[in-house]
Amino acid sequence: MIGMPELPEVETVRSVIEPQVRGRIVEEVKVLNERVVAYPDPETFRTRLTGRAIAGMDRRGKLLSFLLDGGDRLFLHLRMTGRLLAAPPSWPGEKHTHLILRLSDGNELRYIDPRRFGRFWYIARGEPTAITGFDALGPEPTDERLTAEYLKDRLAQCRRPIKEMLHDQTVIAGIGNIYSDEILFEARICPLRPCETLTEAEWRALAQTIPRLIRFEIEASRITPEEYLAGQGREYRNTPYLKVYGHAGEKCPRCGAALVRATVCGRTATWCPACQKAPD
DNA sequence: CTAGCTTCCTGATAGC
DNA sequence: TGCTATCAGGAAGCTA
Repeated sequence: MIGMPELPEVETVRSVIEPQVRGRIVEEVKVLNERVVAYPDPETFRTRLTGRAIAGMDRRGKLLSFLLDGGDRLFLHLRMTGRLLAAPPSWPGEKHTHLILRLSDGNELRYIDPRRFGRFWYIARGEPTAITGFDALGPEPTDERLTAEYLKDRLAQCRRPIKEMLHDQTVIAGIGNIYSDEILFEARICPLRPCETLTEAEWRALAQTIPRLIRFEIEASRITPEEYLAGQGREYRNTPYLKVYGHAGEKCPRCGAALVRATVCGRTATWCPACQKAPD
């Protein structure tokens, strides 16, 4: 199944939703499923959020944040199947709608999430960010600090497979299983390779590929709010450009060999055995 | 510190 | 056709 939101998709959601919430006041907070509120307790969450004005939206890795008046912030992680939709109240309701914000323009901001892995956090100004790992998040893929030297410093002593380390949000923020496959394909590195075996040239290839690929995906998945709403907030993902993820058994777009699939540290990896040579 | 496993959760799909 | 089993995965939490 394709559709997990990673950084480029979260950025699409941010850019589409932001103009639909900026300047609006949260007039009512309906918590339909308390499980999606991670912090603080649901009642405090509801009380604090009610009446706040939304000044804008931001993103850090895969985390969305709503900037509120007074410097408070509402964070949201979509995890696997979370969806945001800004729509009039007459818009058809959906199963698995867990949270609704009634906005001052008459529209609703709805949070829909079949698997309920996604979470909200309300962090008041000056309050420590009660999101596990937030302070330890690594640089954005497009951050100029993400250099070959940085990657080498962080990973060159590590025996674990490079694919797994690309998912480590303290190394780089925002990469998941889809784009780690795509990045490794572009950089011609087998996902099974222990980090300690990567060459100088391969670290450079990674440092070059990561920002280029993520930038491309962000740009390629630009979409209008109308298109987003027409697809129920679902049809915005950039699957036409994926070269290996979801294409196991098909031909490598570079050399024609059959793409292979295997489980690497509990995740499905897809790669080209000819272009991305396995370790001995 | 790392490695490896489990948990959460439902929809899509494969197999019979 | 209809049932059941398996798989999908981000991140936390646990054990050794």
